[in-house]
Amino acid sequence: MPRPPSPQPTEVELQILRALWDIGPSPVREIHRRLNAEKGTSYSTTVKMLSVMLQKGLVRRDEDAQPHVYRPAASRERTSRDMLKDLIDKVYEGSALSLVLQALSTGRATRAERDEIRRLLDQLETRSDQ
Amino acid sequence: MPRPPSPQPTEVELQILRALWDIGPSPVREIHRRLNAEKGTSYSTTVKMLSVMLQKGLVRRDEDAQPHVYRPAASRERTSRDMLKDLIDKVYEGSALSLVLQALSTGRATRAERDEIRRLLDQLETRSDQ
DNA sequence: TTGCGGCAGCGAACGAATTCGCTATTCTGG
DNA sequence: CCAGAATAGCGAATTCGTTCGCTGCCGCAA
Repeated sequence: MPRPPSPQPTEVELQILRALWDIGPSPVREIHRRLNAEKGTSYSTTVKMLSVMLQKGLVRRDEDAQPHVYRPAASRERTSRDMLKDLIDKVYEGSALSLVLQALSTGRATRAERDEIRRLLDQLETRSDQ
Repeated sequence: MPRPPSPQPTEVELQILRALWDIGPSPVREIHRRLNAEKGTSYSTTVKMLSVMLQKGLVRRDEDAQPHVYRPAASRERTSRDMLKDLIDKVYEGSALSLVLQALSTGRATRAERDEIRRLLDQLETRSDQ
């Protein structure tokens, strides 16, 4: 029995997505520059990974441009949300609460960050609610 | 060039850890019962996975007991914290803030949950601080 | 035109993850 | 004590993720 392909972006795929999120839509050459700086892989590898990701729908590309320009199919926020949900399902089986508490418990949140979280909580409060 | 083995538990490994976290230290037979119910894999597979996990240090076992009793090497909380950190590093490159905000933004937190988060924030405030 | 250099793509190769069949060892009830 | 069942383990097979070499194309400078 085989192993199902992961619905979530893999390690290297995320490295590439991160590059695209940071520097915006780019040709392979640019993406490769980052990837190669981080881990020294070859140009061929970058091209291949992008073709795999294109296939999976993780990136789009403009073929009219010369050279082709790639861009992420989903935003960083959207992706992190999906991956977070996946993580929660895998470790707990549902509630985000436990995990948020865990995240905060690491204690690395600064005063300013905590304030921002409070602000968001209040905002959620006044908007909809039950 | 090869791919480095993941430091984080893999898919199936997490399924097994979840079983152990839920039902507590157990012999293979018990763990297999859950795993098989979830995805129908064979007893051999469960044994094999456990031996791999033992090797990796993800579980411990009491060989005096007959049959051997397995238990998680790390708590669910510890594990989720590690995986969360890993996720944050991969998607953003550092701050937990963005991800917590994302988690909350999904809007699925209930009133009670939000209150609990506030409580934790206050607690962090009064304890140490900068 | 020809040759050099960048761009695109394909398929092979290799480790990691997962699965299971088969064998050996240990219990158990009768 | 012995047969059958449960337990433990190993190694092969398969798929996924990742890497790269090699081939073919296109455009431009000499």
